[in-house]
Amino acid sequence: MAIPAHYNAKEVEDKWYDYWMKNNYFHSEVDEREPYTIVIPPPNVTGVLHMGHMLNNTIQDVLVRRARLKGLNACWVPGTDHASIATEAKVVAKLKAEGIEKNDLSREEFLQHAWDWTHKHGGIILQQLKKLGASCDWERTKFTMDEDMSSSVIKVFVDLYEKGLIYRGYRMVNWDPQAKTTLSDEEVNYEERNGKLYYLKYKVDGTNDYLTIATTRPETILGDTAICINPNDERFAHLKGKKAIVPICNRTIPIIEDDYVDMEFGTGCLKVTPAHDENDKNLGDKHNLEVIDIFNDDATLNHYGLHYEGKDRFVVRAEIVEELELSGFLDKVEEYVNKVGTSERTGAVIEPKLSDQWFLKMKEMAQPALDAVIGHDINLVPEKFINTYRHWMENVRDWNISRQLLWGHQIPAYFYGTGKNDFVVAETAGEALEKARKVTRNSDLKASDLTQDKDALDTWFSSWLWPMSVFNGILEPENEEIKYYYPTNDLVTAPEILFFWVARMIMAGYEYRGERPFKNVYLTGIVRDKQRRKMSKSLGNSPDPLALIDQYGADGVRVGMLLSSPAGNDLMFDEDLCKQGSGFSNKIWNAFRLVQGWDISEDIEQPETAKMAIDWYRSKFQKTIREIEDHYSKYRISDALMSTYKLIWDDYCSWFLEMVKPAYGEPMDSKTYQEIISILEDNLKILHPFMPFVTEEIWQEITDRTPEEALIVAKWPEERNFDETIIKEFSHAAEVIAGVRKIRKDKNISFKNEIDLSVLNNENTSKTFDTVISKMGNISQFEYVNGSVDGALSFRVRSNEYFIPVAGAVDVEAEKKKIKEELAYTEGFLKSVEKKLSNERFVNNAPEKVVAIEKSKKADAEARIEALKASLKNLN
RNA sequence: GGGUGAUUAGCUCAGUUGGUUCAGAGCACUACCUUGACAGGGUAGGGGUCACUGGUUCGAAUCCAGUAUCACUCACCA
Repeated sequence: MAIPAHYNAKEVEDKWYDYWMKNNYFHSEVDEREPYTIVIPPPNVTGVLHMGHMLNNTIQDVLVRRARLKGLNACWVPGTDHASIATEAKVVAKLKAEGIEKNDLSREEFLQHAWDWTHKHGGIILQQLKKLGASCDWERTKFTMDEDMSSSVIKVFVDLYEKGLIYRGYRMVNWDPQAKTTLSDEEVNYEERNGKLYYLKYKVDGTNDYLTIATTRPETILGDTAICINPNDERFAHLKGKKAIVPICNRTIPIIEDDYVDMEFGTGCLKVTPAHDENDKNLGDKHNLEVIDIFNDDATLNHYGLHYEGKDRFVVRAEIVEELELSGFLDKVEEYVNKVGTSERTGAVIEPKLSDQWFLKMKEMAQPALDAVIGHDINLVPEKFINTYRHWMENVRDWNISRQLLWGHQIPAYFYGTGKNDFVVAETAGEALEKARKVTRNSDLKASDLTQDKDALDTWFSSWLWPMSVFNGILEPENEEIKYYYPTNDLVTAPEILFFWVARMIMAGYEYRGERPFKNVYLTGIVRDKQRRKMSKSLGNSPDPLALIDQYGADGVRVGMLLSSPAGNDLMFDEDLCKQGSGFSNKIWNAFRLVQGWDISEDIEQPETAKMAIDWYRSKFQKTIREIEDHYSKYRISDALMSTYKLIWDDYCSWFLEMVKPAYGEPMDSKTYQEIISILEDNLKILHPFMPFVTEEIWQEITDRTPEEALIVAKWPEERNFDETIIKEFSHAAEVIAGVRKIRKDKNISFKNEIDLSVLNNENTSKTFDTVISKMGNISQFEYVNGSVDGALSFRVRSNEYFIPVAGAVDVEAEKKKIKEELAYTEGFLKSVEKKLSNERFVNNAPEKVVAIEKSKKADAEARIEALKASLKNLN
């Protein structure tokens, strides 16, 4: 059977994914083995796969597959997030395109549309992950709005409310006028924007004086309810106790004093608008000021806006400046750069707004979550994020958990009256009714008298329970699964959601299980393009992941992503790396092709070279898997891959296979062949986490396997003792071979022509690999000599001198020059070593070990100089 | 503005508690080779004052201080 010279990933990958699925290898059940659990960071249910997901899920799959091979009960739980704002925005936009306004629909009608949308687009991303090879336990797929997941959320809300940790408050919140909902502080991004600082004049009541204030938001003057000066500001002493008149609306407002005002900034006078600025709100509370909210929910002006009513805030800003200028109230305008809060989801400029919202107290819950990370019960990888985490947790503010959205978990608060506090909190409407009857002492209260709070909960209020709720750990805290799988092992996610999600999962974990939700958090970097720009849809610089998989194969793309992604560092994605990845697949494929093509004979003895090669490779393999193990333990996945890559490409393909390769057309002895297959199988095992498809393909091509014998569930190679000496001896031999190759190249001697080699064995080097040297150097005669060989080219490995007789081709002068250069270098080296050793302070202060090393360096250098001098003399 | 981290080859990055002539890897580059696994191959090379300036030390890419640039993160100066 002819095997194609080019590995064709496309034909192979779906086949094996189907095979794995069919045999249920991804599924995990509670058993007596040690569990290894990862919960996926649930992507938005209607999202599509982007490069960030590719990186993130490749890493998770590597960890999960490796755990599975190591005999752990690996369980990777997939799922999706309802992503309230994002999904609702999409549904609203879609309805709008069809001419339907959200406000014209009832709650139920809108939710029906949202569910339709979810069912239509939901889960596409999970299908895409399958192309990548993700070995998720698909039977466990969860959605944050599944019935049981929702019940968990509601149960936790009620519990926290009863514990007094959730409260309702009238607070300044971040209002997104586009999505018409509040946002948590974490969902606001601050951007620097070029704006203007307007200097406005207010008439001082009862005088002809004016005072001047500076503001970036002139439209908010209509909501002004005071002017504030610093009591220590002598410039304004004459204003104390006076009143000012707001331009345009001609309202009279008090002039108050507070040392909050910075005398240096602007004019030293501050306009106070309690409804539209958090600091102003604080001032207002302190000084009992009136609160005038001038905006509608969509940030157009309301009736307080007078003739601007109904116009957008930014339109009004331009127009009001014009009016102020015309009427002489505008003093001057300066260019000004300020930070503007924008919505993480919609990009709209945030409007600070006072409203009734639900909050979760954070301080108490933050403490154990902080301790866990500081005390390394939970490891952040890389550790540099600990500082950021600590800073955030120490300054944590209460979490605004209500959203003015329909898509999400409706807040289980039921109002029985019109008062702000006329509500009860309960898991069901029935329980709410009972509670309400009790509270009101009105047993006639009917279900229809209760109105449930219209708002939904922040999306993160469900995802923070994810590691518990996917195992039903909230509703049934004592069930077998949660006890077995929790705490999970590793969490792989982006640093961007360290606070949104990771920190809150830790808090919830300690609150509800008294235990960390995971042991390690691997924080991936952001995937950027070559110019370091973040990949984004709008820039159009993000490659389509599925197209990449199509072109390079999933294995190729996985390797491409991992080749350059140290934890926590951004990944500069370069498609060439995928090319390197698919090149690697092809290399592995061809190495198999070579092995597979040999004829096997029972009648020949195992050659010495093959035996040595096998001994050496087994040791080298053992040494390398220790290195790989070490890299994994530090979550240095790209280093683990690189060690594997070099082992396979350099040691296995370039050295080992070349050493055991029989002469062209000759058969191979069966003993060697058996060993080569066993070595190949070990290689496939350590490659499998990175490149699951090509490895399974080869594994199954080697011989027929039962489903139980599939590579995905094979046993990771055991660590055995290995021989360090043979590795050293081989590396010496490899240097000799390199020397021979260099001379062949310099003198244009084809590899096909046999040559002779002699050695002056000053080092007393072991002869173990002599047959290998002969084979790899195509040496006809390899002899040991006692003195220099005349008329031969030479090279040195350590103190040994090697000679290759070349008829008439020796350029004595060139040889001499080469030796002299080497001599000069070695003498320089010796000098530096001697200098060190003659320095008393070095000898006295440096550790003995270091001094001993220096001494042996000295001896080596001296021996080498002797050898070089001898050669030189010989040439003269 | 505060905090944190970074700066090593053309690119992406290693460099473990200061100690081999320690300055590395992969890719890219150059020259040559290649009809017998693989041109997605092989062999051999070139390439860096370890951001800068001082200091500590017998010895500094590594420790300390300052400077510059960058990144991330937090923050209510209108």
